[in-house]
Amino acid sequence: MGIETDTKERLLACAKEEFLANGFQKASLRTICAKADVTTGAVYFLFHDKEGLFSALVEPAYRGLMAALAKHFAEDAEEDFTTYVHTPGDHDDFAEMLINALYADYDAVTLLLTCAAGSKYENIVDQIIALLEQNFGAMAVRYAASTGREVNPFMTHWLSHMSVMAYVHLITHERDREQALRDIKPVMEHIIVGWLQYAVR
Amino acid sequence: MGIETDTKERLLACAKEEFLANGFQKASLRTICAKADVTTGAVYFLFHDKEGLFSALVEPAYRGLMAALAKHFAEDAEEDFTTYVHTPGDHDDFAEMLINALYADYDAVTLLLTCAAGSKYENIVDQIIALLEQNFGAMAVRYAASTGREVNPFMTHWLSHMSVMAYVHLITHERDREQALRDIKPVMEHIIVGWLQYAVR
Amino acid sequence: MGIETDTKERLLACAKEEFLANGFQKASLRTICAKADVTTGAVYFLFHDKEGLFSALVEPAYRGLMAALAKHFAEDAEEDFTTYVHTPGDHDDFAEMLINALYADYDAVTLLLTCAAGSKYENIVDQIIALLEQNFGAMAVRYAASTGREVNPFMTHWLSHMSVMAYVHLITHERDREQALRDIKPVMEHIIVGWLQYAVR
Amino acid sequence: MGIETDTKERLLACAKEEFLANGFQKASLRTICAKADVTTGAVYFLFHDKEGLFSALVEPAYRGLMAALAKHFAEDAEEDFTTYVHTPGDHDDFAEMLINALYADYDAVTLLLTCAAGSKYENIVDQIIALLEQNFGAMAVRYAASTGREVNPFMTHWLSHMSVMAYVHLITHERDREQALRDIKPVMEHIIVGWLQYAVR
DNA sequence: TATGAATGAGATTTCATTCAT
DNA sequence: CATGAATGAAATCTCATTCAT
Repeated sequence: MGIETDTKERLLACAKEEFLANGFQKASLRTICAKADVTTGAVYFLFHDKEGLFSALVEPAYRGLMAALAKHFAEDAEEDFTTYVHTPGDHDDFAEMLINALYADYDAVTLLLTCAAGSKYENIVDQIIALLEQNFGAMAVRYAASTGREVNPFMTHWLSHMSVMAYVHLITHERDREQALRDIKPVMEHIIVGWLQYAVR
Repeated sequence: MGIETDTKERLLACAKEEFLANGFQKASLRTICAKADVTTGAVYFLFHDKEGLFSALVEPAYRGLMAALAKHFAEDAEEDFTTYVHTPGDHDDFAEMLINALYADYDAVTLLLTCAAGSKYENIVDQIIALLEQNFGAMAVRYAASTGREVNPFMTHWLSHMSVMAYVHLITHERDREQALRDIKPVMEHIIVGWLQYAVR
Repeated sequence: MGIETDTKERLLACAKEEFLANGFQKASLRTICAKADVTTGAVYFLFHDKEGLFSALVEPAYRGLMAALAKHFAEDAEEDFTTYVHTPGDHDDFAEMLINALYADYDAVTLLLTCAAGSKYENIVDQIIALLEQNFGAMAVRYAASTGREVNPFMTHWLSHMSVMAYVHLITHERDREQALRDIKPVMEHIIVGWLQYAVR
Repeated sequence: MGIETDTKERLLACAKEEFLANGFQKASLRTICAKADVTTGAVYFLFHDKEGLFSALVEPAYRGLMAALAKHFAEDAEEDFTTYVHTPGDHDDFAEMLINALYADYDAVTLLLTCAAGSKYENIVDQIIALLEQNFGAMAVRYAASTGREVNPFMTHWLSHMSVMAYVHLITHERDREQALRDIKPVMEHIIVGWLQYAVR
């Protein structure tokens, strides 16, 4: 650490600013480097390329988020739906876990979820939606089977989409973690009602 | 009709393809013109500039959509909420009106709602959300007042957002108008329940 | 005369405006034609090309000016310098003749003298300077011979230059013909003194 | 110095040639770069843009010239005109100072005074004329007052114009500094006579 | 560790001009 | 008499990337 660390961190700070302002694609490397008082070559030495610079900012958040989701779904898979009865607040722990994962590094998650177009992360929201659809969809199938009804695939997709967008919307509109936690609860409640009411028919 | 018309239509067809594939910003005029077997100068003669070319594809859809929304809200403003009781399907006409506006020119609406970044239409989704929030928000205030409760502003924004995204999602995922109409109904039902249940507290 | 004349005259009027504002080179044919509500093709039909359009505006003024100068110098050639004594005002007729030629069509002369860069008239000022230098130079030689002195070629060139620039300056700074006539007299007086005093040494 | 320096200097040399031949506006970056065997990008790295390239050629000359003028007028401001009597050669030092400033970098001054149209320097001649008019005009007012006469504003402007054009003409027509110095003296003499004789009436 | 120099491909846009009709 | 359509060449500039040092 020392002079070199400075360069790297200055570069990361300026890159964060620029990517947040303009998105990955439109952001200009020269602008970032000019702000950081560094030549563009430095980016290629330190981060290999533009995408590497972006990755350095978002990869940890990406892994953290994916790990949190994977862990959650691993636990959820064991749940027995034949006897499930929804009570308000029974998903608060899921919400809290996600809020924690999202707000652990607010800027990084914002970059990841809203500024990644043009980078290799550009499909991350869709990926997460697909992940939810897969897991919640499986639950819905079991739930439907247990109640003698059938799944509505469009609603399954839509509710997965909504679940993810709820958090994207939160990150975009509420900077405070505690307030975010309060805001998300009725949204989750609403979505769960949707699953019970409309995902099966 | 004839040779000249061909050029304009070939250009529009190739532009549509390119804009759908890459979005307004990333789309290349060169590529469009090469595909249409025309020089870039032709675009400037026929459409003034890149944005004019995009406009030629989406402006009618834009106007149609805005007009439909304006008309709807003008009618809605007269509704009396003190006595409102929701019954399933009582918003089907709103849904149908919107689906009609959206599916009247499927490609144009897709361009408008999902490929406009970088053009003057880039904020259209946010604009529509704001329009809904303004109108539904006012209704929520009246509804809240009539039931002695207060509005939850985050939910107001979120439900407006969701209402719009429901249609964006539909356009993105369901090409068939009739199926779209069937798909959207439970979604709207769910969102209305959200308004009644969670927008006030 | 009728519809067609209109087109031509509208075109000439708009061209004059545009050439005066931006000069021949920078002026844009499309802008001119757009203002005249005419297609660019019309220019090529009516005036052959951009330069033809400019010529239509300035050629008469060009001929008038050149003719006036030629006539003057033809008369001057016969003057006897061995006995010449300058008296104030003895060149007023020359000045008046030139002012008349210049202010006969103010706009056209302005175009010709200050907006012709890039056109075939772009050297007109230098040409006139050369013409003066040739004629006044010859006079200076005779005058020098009659007084036993020799010509200063730099001053000969410079005074020719100044003589021409006096009128260019006038056209650029004084719109009113009568005022121009009053303004130019001391200038001419001064320049003649220059010829007598400094063109020979 | 070495390979890298070459590029910059080659670029400057070719740019000078091209700007002298065609003027700033009409000069083509492509052509300059092609002659210098360099890509256009190099210009943007080394000089930021076309104007930066031009500036690199003329800015020092511009500063030198302006500084010389400013210095001269600062000194002149203290002169007492009530007792001024003109003697031949009493402005030789002013002429010499200007010639020195102009011929210090002949090409750069030529570019600045005759090829700057379209660049940020395009009004430099008019600026200098205005500067002279301001300073000489003030002197003329004082001189007129001391002799009970009044100023002729057209002549004030014209003589300022002539003073500047004398040097522009010199730069354009006489490459040799020493010869220029000899040439300018009678011109200055003549102009001073003009000030004394015609600027007041 | 990082710079400084430069590339090469590409972007959008503007221009005077042509020509069949 | 003039249009409408289109060309082709050129303009300035931006970009991510490379690489010797």
